[in-house]
Amino acid sequence: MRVNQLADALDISADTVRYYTRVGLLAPKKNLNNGYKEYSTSDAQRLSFILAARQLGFSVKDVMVVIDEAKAGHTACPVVRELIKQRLTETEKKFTEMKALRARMQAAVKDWESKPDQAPTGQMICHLIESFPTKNKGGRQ
Amino acid sequence: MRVNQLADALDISADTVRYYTRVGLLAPKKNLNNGYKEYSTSDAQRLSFILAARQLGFSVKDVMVVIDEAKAGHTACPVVRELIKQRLTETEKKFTEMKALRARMQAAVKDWESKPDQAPTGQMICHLIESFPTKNKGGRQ
DNA sequence: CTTGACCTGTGTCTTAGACATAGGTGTAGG
DNA sequence: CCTACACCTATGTCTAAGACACAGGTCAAG
Repeated sequence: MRVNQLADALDISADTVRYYTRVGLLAPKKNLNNGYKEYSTSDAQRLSFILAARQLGFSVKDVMVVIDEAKAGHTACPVVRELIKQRLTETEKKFTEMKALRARMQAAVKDWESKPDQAPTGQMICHLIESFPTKNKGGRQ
Repeated sequence: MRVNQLADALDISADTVRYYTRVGLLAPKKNLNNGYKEYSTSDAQRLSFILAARQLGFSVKDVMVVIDEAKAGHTACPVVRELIKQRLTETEKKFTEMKALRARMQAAVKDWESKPDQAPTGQMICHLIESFPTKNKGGRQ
C-alpha cells in the first residue's frame, strides 16, 4: 500500500499519513527499488487507532505515549483515562472562551451594522473597534 | 517605555509585545546606547487597538490590514465589517465542532469509568479507545 | 570594582498538518 | 524502442501567535 492508497482508504489526506510517518507513529518499509514507502495492514490498523484517538481529543503526542505504553506490554487504560480528563478540561476551557468570543463577535457585527463609516484620525484607527465596549474582567481601577 | 513596562501596563506578556514588534505592528526606536527598544505613547495606543481587535477575533494579519488601510487615509470600517463576518463564520464552525468534541469526550470519560483495564494484544492497543462508538458521518458502506 | 538580581534582544520551538517543488513512474501512442 | 504526458512520491519549507531558552547587558548595593 502506498501513501495515497492508505490515505484514500481512511479518508484523510496523504500529508496526514506522511506526518504520522514522520513523527514515527507509522513505520512503513521503503521500497528500495523506487524509494516509495510501503504501508502494511498493521500500519493501516494503527492508523485507524490514531484517528480514533484524535477524534476523542487526544493530541498526537498523547497517542505516542499510549502506543509506547502498549508496546511495552502494559495496559494503557489508566494513562488513557488520565489523559482524556486533562484534554477535556482544556477543551471545556477553550469552549467557554470561544462561546464568549462568539457572543462578542455577534454583538459587534450587529452593533456595527447601524454605525457609519468614519475616517481615521491621529487618535482613532477604527472607531468601530475602538468604541466597542470592553469587558475588562480583572476590574482593578 | 521599555518592553516590560509596556507589557505590564496593558497586562500582557513581554513576548507578545516583542511579537507585535517583530511583525511590524509596533515600531519602537532603539536606544543606541544600549540597544533596547523604546516604546512611545503612540505605540501604547496602537497596542491597545491591537488588543481590542484581537479580543474581537481578528487575526494579527487582519489587524495589519486594517492599520494599513487607516495609514493610507481610508476608512477601515468596510474592511473591518467584512473581516469580522469571515472570522465569525470560522468561529461558529469551530465552536460547533468543539461542542461535538466535548460531547464525545464527556461520553468517553463516563463510559470508561465503568470499564476495566485490559492488556494490549496484537490487534488492540487500547480497547477503551478502539471500542468507543465512532460517529462515521459520510456513511458510505 | 565587584557581585548579584533583573532585564533585554535574538533565535529556536511549538501543533498538526498544508503547500511547493523537483524528480520518478507508468502507460498510450508513434 | 522511445517519447509524451499525466500522475505520483519524498523532502523541505511554511503556517499562527506567541512561549521558551540563552547569552549577554544594566543597575544598584556593597
